Amino acid sequence: MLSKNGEISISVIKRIPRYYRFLEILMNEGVTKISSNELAARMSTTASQIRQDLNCFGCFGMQGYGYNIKQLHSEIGKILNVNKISKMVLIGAGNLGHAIASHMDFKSRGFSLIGIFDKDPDLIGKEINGMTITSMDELDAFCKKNTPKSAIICVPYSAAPEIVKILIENKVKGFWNFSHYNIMKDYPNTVVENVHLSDSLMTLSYQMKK
Amino acid sequence: MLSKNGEISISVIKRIPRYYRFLEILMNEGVTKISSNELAARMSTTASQIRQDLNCFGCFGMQGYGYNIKQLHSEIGKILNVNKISKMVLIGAGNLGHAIASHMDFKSRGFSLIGIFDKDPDLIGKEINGMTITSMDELDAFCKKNTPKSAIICVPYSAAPEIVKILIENKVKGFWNFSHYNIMKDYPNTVVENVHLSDSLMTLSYQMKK
DNA sequence: TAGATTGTTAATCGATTAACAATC
DNA sequence: TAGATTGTTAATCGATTAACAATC
Repeated sequence: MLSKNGEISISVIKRIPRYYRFLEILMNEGVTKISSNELAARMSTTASQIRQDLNCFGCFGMQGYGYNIKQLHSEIGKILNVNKISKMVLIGAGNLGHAIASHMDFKSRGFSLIGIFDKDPDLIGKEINGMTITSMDELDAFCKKNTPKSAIICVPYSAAPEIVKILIENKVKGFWNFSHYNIMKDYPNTVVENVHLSDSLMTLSYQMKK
Repeated sequence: MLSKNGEISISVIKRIPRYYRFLEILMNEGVTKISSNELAARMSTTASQIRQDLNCFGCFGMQGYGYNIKQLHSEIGKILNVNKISKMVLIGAGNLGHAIASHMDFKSRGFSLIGIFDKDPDLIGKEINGMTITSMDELDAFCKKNTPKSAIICVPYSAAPEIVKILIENKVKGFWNFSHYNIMKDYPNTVVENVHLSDSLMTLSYQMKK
């Protein structure tokens, strides 16, 4: 649903990648078409919501037929901008940073990891997936030379504000934030996608009470 | 806000751990009291929402004064059930599973990690934080003996359904699911907390288009 | 007491669901 | 053409925001 300023609501945006993911699975299974009803059943959602969500961006289906999976997948890919690869750096190569650098398929999600930084002398110089961990001291110079557009923040709360400041000064526009630092408060015009694993775990704890 | 069946809405529940987290930071800073207005500014939310959310669970503030941070933190801890430690197993000790096992403070979030499983012979027998990785073949027997109540699913999509089946048969009630397998579809009465990092990354990609 | 801030009700706003006409 | 299923409008539902009386 479109809000009054013409923007797509955040509720819709958060669901779009999920459609993309389920369409990938269907493609792998060799399925070629699907109705909103079938897809809804697969995804544990409603046909109404799927059609509403998709129609925020255009008409991708065919009456009486349903949706062509390959085509819909491609259209959603365009919406999510995964074709335009943008440069990204990872700050913090501890356990979590390491896992994200080696586990994530950045290219298929619209990003290219061009640098990994840490301040720990034991980590500097080591490699993750063929990429060498660089000293945090070189971050500023690296950004000036290579102009990354976004950054993954995998450092502790205490270290985050200073690093984000450097990145902002170097025109980094987006943050994938795993730290507890509330970037949005200090930089309200920046794009921030927060991942708070401990919040998620506590939500599970709450839901298991019954 | 309470829904008609008397349950707290999921929107509220997802925000509660965030309050807990910000209160921890305030405690560390040595702050002892805060008003809903000040807390809202810190958290980039509204005072109204904070008061509404908290009042789903009880009256934790004092008119004319605000909230005692230590006390509110403790009350929210009770709501989130972090005092009742419940047994948990981790399935999949690859990059992501490894990072979660070593990075997460389970105890302070209401869980105790009692076993780590993988099918990779290269990993079996190795240690993560003093805990030995066990063969997947022993999962069923381990569950029968140790009765974990929840599981972290860090295996690929293809491996997930079979593992979840074994866990469900062993009365595992909650899943912290990092895989792309839609557990809820097959087991609607189970508690599932999904973490889809690739969805999150694509949301960032979308938001950076402008 | 006066000032401040909560707890809670009422008003607004937005998101989801249902229904149906359009059309392949 | 008849059947199926979309795109889209209308109705419902729920969540957020605003306002204010209660009270510390």
